[in-house]
Amino acid sequence: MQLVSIWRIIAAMKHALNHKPDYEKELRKAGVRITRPRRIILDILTSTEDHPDAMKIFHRAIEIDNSISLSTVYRTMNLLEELGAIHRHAFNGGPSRFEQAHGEHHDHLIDIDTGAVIEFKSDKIEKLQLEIAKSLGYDIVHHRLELYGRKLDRPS
Amino acid sequence: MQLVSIWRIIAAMKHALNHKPDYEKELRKAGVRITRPRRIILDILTSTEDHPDAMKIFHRAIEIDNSISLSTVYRTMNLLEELGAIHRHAFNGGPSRFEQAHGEHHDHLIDIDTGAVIEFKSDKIEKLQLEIAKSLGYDIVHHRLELYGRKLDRPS
DNA sequence: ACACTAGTTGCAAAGATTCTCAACTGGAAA
DNA sequence: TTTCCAGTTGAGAATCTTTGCAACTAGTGT
Repeated sequence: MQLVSIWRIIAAMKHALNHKPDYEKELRKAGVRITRPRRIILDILTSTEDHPDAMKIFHRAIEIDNSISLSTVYRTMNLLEELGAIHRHAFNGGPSRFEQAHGEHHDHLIDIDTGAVIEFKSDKIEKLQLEIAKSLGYDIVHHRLELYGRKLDRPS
Repeated sequence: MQLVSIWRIIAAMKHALNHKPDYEKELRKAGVRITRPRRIILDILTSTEDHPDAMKIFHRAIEIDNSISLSTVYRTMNLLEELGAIHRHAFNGGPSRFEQAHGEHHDHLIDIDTGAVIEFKSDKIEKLQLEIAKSLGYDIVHHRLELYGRKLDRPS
């Protein structure tokens, strides 16, 4: 056994002890049952850096538990989206892609040529949104702001 | 021939002379070819009050020209959405429903209890969006801002 | 009016997403 | 721990949406 693996194990334990229960507790509080498929899907979403679509999530999931079905992936994504735990990006007719909602909310700028998703955040805009909603007699539960753009300096 | 039909014809002419060419010219300016299927679909969208889905639009279209295909309806909806000429509402897993965009661009506040859609517009936000995109090196082609909220004064 | 070509169309097939339903299970209550 | 049942799941059918391709056509230029 090599030393490096010890640190790996410690990191995994930290992860298991701190991170996972965090959002599972959150979800239970919201009345969501933590089932085996859901736990696996949540882990995938938590540990990924990219914005996978349902099929990609499904493939990663069946490597952990090959009994999970694609329907369940879709159902779980819809559930988590409604709860605000993930965001859905529908790009250019292609399949929806998902991303875990970080503690901090952020908005998206989508490159319509490449599909790249850039995250950004603007307190000014958030504040304006609150003002507008209030003036319409509403309280904002969540929002979605997507800018679709094209690189300024790209070679024609 | 009855008198009433004369007024019908005049109304139709007014419509043909004023309304239709309006947005057709707009679209042509944007480099969109006005084909027979597109003209029919545009007419349907213009003259409807509800938010039909693709299948409903298709059925109305084939009553006018039964050679139109469902694919073309979908393609046209995607095209018009990209141009900002219509808005797509994906409600609760069901099929997408469409609505003609008024001349002015507007954003949406969606009541998460009733599903009601309220339109609004804020130059300040639009301006901020442009600034943000520019600072990220992008030019905005279009955007989508949706606030999901709940009435402030609703009885608990 | 005619020819030309890039953009569109219809169709059928593929791909993405939701639905139906009988079997299963998380977690509350005893 | 065991029971119990509302909520969840897997499988596949159904529905919704996009795509590939050969035929067609709007709009430009002659």
